[in-house]
This record gives sequence, structure tokens and C-alpha cells, in this order.
Amino acid sequence: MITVTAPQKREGAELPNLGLVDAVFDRLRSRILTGDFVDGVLPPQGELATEFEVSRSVIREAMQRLQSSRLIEMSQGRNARVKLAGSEALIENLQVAMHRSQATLLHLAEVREPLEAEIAALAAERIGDEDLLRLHIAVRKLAEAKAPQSQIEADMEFHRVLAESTGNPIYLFLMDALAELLRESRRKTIGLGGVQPALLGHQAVLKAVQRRDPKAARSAMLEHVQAARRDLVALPQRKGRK
Amino acid sequence: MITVTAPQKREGAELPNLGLVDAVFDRLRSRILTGDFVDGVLPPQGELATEFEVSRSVIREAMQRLQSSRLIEMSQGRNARVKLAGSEALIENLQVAMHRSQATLLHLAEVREPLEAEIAALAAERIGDEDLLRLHIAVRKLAEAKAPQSQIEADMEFHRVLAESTGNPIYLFLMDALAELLRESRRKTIGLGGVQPALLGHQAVLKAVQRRDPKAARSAMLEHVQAARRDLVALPQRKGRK
DNA sequence: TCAATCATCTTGTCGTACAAGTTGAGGGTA
DNA sequence: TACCCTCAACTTGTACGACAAGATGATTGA
Repeated sequence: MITVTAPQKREGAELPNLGLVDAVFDRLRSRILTGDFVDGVLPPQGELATEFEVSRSVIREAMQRLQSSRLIEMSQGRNARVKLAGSEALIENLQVAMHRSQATLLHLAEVREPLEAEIAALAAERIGDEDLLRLHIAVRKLAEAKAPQSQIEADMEFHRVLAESTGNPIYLFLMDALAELLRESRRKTIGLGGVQPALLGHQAVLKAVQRRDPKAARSAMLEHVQAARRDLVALPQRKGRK
Repeated sequence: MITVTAPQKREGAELPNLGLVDAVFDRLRSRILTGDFVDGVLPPQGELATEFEVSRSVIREAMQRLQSSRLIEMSQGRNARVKLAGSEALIENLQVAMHRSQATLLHLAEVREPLEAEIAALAAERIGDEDLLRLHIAVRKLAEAKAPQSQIEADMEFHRVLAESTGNPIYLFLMDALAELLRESRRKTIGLGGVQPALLGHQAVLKAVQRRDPKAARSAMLEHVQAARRDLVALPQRKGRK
């Protein structure tokens, strides 16, 4: 027997157009962000349904949205878990936005230039000893890497450490997102001219950062990323000529 | 009578750990992005359920994720519609990221500087007559606006037109996202020093852009946004002194 | 002690039922 | 005719119950 399906009335309901799913989504999200949920494990859907006095359907739909926002991870049989990763959602959004606005790798490379240049300058001012060491290691990795895959990884790590050492988390966040999209670009340019130009660029930047010389770091980095963009421009033509 | 709930087998299923929801989500998303769905109206959930041979629950959960990705809009009674807006999802992600990484408005203002400076320089090189006119109008709007709200709008519009006139959609996208988060910052700085400093800054940038002088545009803009950051830094102290 | 087995918990999907919002077609009135 | 009202049909929102499928820990057998 089904009762009356009635209990729709929310006591204070001044905004009746917000659905139950939205409400549950908000409450769960705030709990996640404030770090409730010991060990990052969410209660079973059934329990949450009881607690929030809604059906499991509503809980599930809210959780799908949380998963879509990359806040939790769901898989059959196990409880949902809080996910700590960061920039994947941004990457996806950037991809969608690029698709919609017909943006290209060239547009991306163009945006990258002022950001990387500023990051290099800030890093030269602010980098600590530990990050400086990591930067050295990243450069050596690039020098010693053989496989294109590991070359790309070393390349990305260099730029990531640099972004991190600005102390500004937003730079790190943005560059993480852009880096993922630029992976394809790196593949092409490294495939084109080999790893040598990139290595020289990194070494120049490293030297300037080590000297704590923001201006030199900025111009070295600018040169480096502009070279990458030039290679990207040159590429299609080579393809055309075969 | 309920049959056997059986029809679980997917013919080619080599990746059984991907749920039905994910599959439906992907298929719907690609249809949305390729611009199916005449007039941007999705078919009823029931139809989609029949077409994809899944239950309406699965369709609903996938649609919740699409909504969470800001690709569609759902409301009771009406069919779901494709949503064309862009950067809201990015804004939300940035907010979450800022929350998680303890980033502040100051970090945001810092990131803004190289971006706005480069945008101004690019705009000076590339802006067309129409956008130049819009830029003039935005400046006049700021001069004539009385209410803080409309001042903020005019301020934001100026920066937006500039980003648009670079011709690089990624700049526009990023600045849209940052602008929303900076709204709070603008409120504070305009409340502090009035609209006059911002107006002078905009006029200086406009003049340089009109002269097609990238270097001057860059430095005028840099000055402008650095001033905003300085005001932001000064603010908490004033509050303390009362 | 260790490994196989199994009871149990949890999520994934289904199907149905009904409430609540939307929309367009008639129908009544001026 | 023009306009507003009502209402039926459609669609989404929520609830509930059933069962399949994956995960996990306890029990059992060697």
C-alpha cells in the first residue's frame, strides 16, 4: 500500500521551485567541502534517504551530480567516497568551451604565454629551496628521458613545479587545466624538433630563477613558449607539403 | 508482474564497469554538442528511455549530470532544453577550487594582472571598429552610472569587450569566469575610492587601444588592475581602524 | 595458517504509481 | 471577432519496492 506520496510540504518553503534534488545536492556538497564524512566515505544511499526524508531516487540523482562535479566517486557495491582531485572538472569544461567556441590549440598557446611568463617571474622572486631542487630534478629528467611519453611528463612537471612555487594556488589550478589540453601540442612539437630546444629553454629559465632574476626568467620563459607556438604554427604546413 | 529484470547483457560489452548512466550521459552529451535536438529541446524522458532501452531512472540520472555540467536546463513540466551559456560551470569549479586551496581574492587579482595586460595589448593590435565603438560606450556608461550596481556592470562590460576583441575565445572564457568571482572585489574597491580611479584607468586604456598602441595599452591596463589590487590590500586595514 | 565459501551489505537498474507544473485547444463571454 | 477561462493531455518530479551485481568480512574446511 502506498500512503499518499504527500509529504511534500517544506515548513519554510519560500522557494518552492527548488527541487528536492537540488536541496540534497547542496547539503551533501557543503558537508563534503567542510570535511564531514570520516575517512571520506559517505553513508549508504538508504541511510541518507532516511536522514533527509526523501527517496533513494533523489539521493541517487543528487549523487550523480556530485560525481559529475568531481566531488565524489561512485562504484557499484562500495559506498561513495569523497574525491580530492582538483582540476579535472575544469579541464572538461575547457574542452567543452573550446569545442563550442571553435577555439584551437593556437588560441590556447597564445593564452599560455603571458601566464607562463608571469609565473616564471613570480617564481624567481618567491621560490624556496625545496622547489628549486625539484626544478633541477625536472630539468635533469627531461635531459635523460628517452621515450616521448616520459619527455612530455618531464616537460609538464617543470612547468607545474614553477606554477606551484608562485605560492598562488590559482596559477597552479589554471596551468594544470591548460597543461592537460596542451599535452597534444607538446606531442607534436617534441615530435617535430626533438627535445633539445625545450631542454635549452628550461635550462635558461632555471638559471634565471636560480639567480632570482625575475626579468630574465620572464623573458627566457616567454622565448620558450613562443618557440613552442611557432612550432605549432609550422606544423600543419609541413604536413601539407608531405 | 515483473519479468526477470534480466536484460543486462550488452552485446559488445568489453568495458563492463562503465554503468548505463555513463553511457547515456556520453551519448546525450555528444548529441547536444553536435547540435542535434531541433530548437534545443530534448525529447521527453520516456522517449529517450525507450530509444536507449533503459529505464527512465537512468535517463534522469544522466540528465542530472548534464544539468550539473550546465549543458541542459531542467524544470518540472517542461522538456529539458539545451543551455547555451558557457562559463558558469567553470566559475563553480573555480569557487570549489578556491575554497579547497585557501585561495583568496588577492590571489585572483594577482592572476588577473598578466591576463588583462596581455588582453589590452592584443586588443590594441586586433580590435575592429565595431568593438571599438562598444568600448567607447562602455566607458561612457561607467562615467554616467550612478548606482554602484550599474557601475560594476559597466566596469565588467569594458573588460569583457576588450577580451572579446582579442579574437581568442579562451581569453573571453577565462575572463568571464574570473570576472564573476571578482565582482565582490569590484564592489569593495568601488565602495572604497569611488568610480573615479577606475574611470580614469579605462579612459587611458581606451585611448591607447584607439591609437593601436599595444605597449601603451598594456602598461595602462597593468596600472589599472594593479591599482585595484592595492585597494584590495588596503581594505582590511581600514576596516580594522574603523 | 591460509584459502575457499558464503551471508550480508551496498549500489545499479527496473517498473509502476501518482503529484505537480506546462501547454495548447476549446468554449464561453463581451 | 477578440479575449479570457477552463481543462485535458503531456511531461517532469518523487516515491516505493523488487531484484541483479559487485564488495566485504566472517565462517569454515583443509
